[in-house]
Amino acid sequence: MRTAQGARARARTEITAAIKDEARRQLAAEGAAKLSLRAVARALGMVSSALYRYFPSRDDLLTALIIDAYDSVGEAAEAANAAASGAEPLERWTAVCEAVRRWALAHPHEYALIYGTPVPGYTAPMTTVPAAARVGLVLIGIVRDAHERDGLTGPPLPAELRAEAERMTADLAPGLPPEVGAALVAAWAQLFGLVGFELFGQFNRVVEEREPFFRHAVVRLAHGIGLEA
Amino acid sequence: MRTAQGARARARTEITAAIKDEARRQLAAEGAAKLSLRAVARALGMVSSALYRYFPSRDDLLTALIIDAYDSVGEAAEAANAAASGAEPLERWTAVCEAVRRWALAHPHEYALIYGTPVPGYTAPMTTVPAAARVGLVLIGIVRDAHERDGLTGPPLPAELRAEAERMTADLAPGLPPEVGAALVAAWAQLFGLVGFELFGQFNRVVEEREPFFRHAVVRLAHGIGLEA
DNA sequence: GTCTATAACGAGATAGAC
DNA sequence: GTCTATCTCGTTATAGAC
Repeated sequence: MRTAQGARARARTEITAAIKDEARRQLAAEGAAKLSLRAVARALGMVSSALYRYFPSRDDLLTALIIDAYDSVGEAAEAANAAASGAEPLERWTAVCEAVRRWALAHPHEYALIYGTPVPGYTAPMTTVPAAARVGLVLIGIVRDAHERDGLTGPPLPAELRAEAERMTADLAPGLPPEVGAALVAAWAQLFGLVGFELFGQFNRVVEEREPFFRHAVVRLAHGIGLEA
Repeated sequence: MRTAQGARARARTEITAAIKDEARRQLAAEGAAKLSLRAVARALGMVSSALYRYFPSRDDLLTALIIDAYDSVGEAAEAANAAASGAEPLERWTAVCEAVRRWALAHPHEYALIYGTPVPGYTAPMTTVPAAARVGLVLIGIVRDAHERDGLTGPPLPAELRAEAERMTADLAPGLPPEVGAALVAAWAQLFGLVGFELFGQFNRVVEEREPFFRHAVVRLAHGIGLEA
């Protein structure tokens, strides 16, 4: 029983992985909009109906790929943070940002899947939320550590944003001053602006030395939150 | 002669516009990857081969849509800048950033076309460059005005970025200090990070009051370049 | 000269019968 | 699970209308 079940489960895991691998290949070749269960099945020598044993619909396959991508970049961010765990917060911040950028350059189509144009007709279910939050949580952790050590202040908030900044910060990063929380969320979005512009070609013929440019930019992002060397 | 030519030219302009309008409709419905000449022709009661009088290929139609989108957002930015021409640089900066955001929210699919995931199999020709540059040029103009009046300094450059910052600034915004030029390019990318995150759903359940949040973030972007109230 | 329509190509996806 | 008939697509050649 045990071995039989184990073997069955193992086979299922392997086939699921093979399906996702092939789907990722098609993602790269044709884009997420054209991802088709049939094409994946054909490439694997299966029949389309057989795929439904593993993914009940095309959207479920897409969701699995999205969660995998978020987990992959989140894991890269967490690993970079762990590798720099002894260092100053600013150093950890830049290490995490650079890990995100490196992951994006190494997995451009998966980056596009999660941070690029939404797939027409698809809306991500709530099950993607925990994976999607991982990079943000790493950044929050770094800033929280810095705050507990040095006491960050952050730039003064305009009156119109005060309540929202307090709500956001209580939700996402309780304990941080609302000025810091709002600045952190903005920096998070801006980080992906830098990555996306490089990846999607907006920096072509504009920025040549992308790595030092990026490093300097994210250091300044950190400064904007109050992280100092 | 004159009227005959005028009528012909007018008809051509009108049909060209109708083709692009229908193509934009399909862009919104299905995404750029699935834009099809035949479907556009069908919707217009034409035959696919007739479209080739107006656009020599599907990619040329896409290019026209891309240029139109860049021109549209560029025009919005220029108009906002002109409307605030008497105001302080910081105020002009935020007016332009808010105009870009408003344009993006009003034209999400065209935004996705130019700033989102690249269309698989399509590479934008050089003819898109002038239109693509317009928003950036508006921002450069504002910063240049501020520099000529107040003399901006910008944050110190790390040695590894010095040469690249000088090259970039000489190319894009001659006359500005390289510190300011590099900060400006980064702010340009970060601006679209904020817009893209809002538009593509990354701010869902994170940022509720987007307008004040955005305003505060772009003011801080301007501060990072040296623009003060 | 300027345009539209017909027909066809090769390639690929798809639906349904078997 | 396989096979086939029928769709889609971009693109071109050709013929004829204005």
